[in-house]
Amino acid sequence: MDTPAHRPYRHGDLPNAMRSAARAILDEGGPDTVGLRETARRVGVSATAAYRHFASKEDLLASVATEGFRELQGQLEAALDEGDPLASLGMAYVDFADKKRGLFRLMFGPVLAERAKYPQLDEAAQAAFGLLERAADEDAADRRSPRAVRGWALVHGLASLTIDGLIPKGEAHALAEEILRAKQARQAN
Amino acid sequence: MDTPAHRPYRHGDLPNAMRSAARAILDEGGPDTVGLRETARRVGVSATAAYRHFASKEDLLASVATEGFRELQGQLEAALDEGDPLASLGMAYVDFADKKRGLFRLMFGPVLAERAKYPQLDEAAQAAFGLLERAADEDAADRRSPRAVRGWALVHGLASLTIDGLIPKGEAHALAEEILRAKQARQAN
DNA sequence: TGTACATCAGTGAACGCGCGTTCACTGATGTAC
DNA sequence: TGTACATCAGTGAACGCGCGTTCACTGATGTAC
Repeated sequence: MDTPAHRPYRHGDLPNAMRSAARAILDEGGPDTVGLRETARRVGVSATAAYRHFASKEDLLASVATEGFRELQGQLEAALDEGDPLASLGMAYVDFADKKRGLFRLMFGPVLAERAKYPQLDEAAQAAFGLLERAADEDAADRRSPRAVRGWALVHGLASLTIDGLIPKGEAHALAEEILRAKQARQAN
Repeated sequence: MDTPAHRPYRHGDLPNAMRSAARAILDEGGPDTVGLRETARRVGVSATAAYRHFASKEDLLASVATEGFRELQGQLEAALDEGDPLASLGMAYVDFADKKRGLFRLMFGPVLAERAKYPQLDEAAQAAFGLLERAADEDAADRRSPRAVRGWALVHGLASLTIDGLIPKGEAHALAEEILRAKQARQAN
């Protein structure tokens, strides 16, 4: 980022630099290819420097995932301003997954299965999920109602099929849009 | 399986024993925890014995995934006999994912992204997908039609949310059933 | 039925590798007086 | 403004580990005559 030519003793913002490098690896090879050593190597710092800022590799990953959920929430909120909730939100969700595959896999995959261990992560995740569920079922007092889950499942399924390459790359976006708009039209009846 | 007390020199069916052990690991820790050495260890065979039957670790995983797709296809076909296609098939899909999480992740995840490298795997996968797509859109000459993909996405999303723990364990099955039945009812109108 | 030999499924030692983490350390920065 | 000192963010060496794979081998099985 802003590394001077003659690198200073102190990095300045190593935590963010680590997260950013980890995300690059994440998108290249997926959650299980992210290593603490490799991440540090990319930042240009010794492998052990990370331990000044993260308790462990898992801690680093949790902080990356937290960042991811906050970004997802931001993009969902931005999409909400655009009118029809589920379709807009669904597209934002699918786009997020598509553009940040590795991050998406980390956020939803088994690597950080025990989210409860990281309160900030859990909180960020709940906030993003809440948005989605409310949009999928606006009058749902019960957030686990079938209607809410159905909308989320459809959107999550589109995202997953997209990043797993089961919908041909070129068609994924258009197809998702068509499906989400059609759903909206049908619901309007 | 049928290992005699004084183990014979030849195992008898090492390929299947390896696949079976790999699947056990798969369901315990996910695709990235499966190791050739650990798999061999569980079978009770030296690490290198595997190379008589599999060209590489990836080759072993591909053969496990192939087996998985054939089983999925079998269960989908069995479900087809039960009446309403999408709902029955969808439940079979969700159940498969739920009961064989690790296997499901291997089959759909990024580990074996280049399926084309393994013709049998590709063939088994296409066969299973074809079933699903035809059920999701019975009159779809174009298998990528929005209706077909929508049904698949819904089902795949339910499966993914279930195995990722985003739908509480106890509720997942009932919720999926409710959603899929409701969809059917709506479509009948 | 017996023997010679090719085949084949195993073995154990060894390779180089990258990993997460601990340790004792160094040297820059910030603070108190 | 200068000095003494605590704090803090780095460093590099080292740990033990499990991995995938190669290698030369051994010994049982199957086959030809």
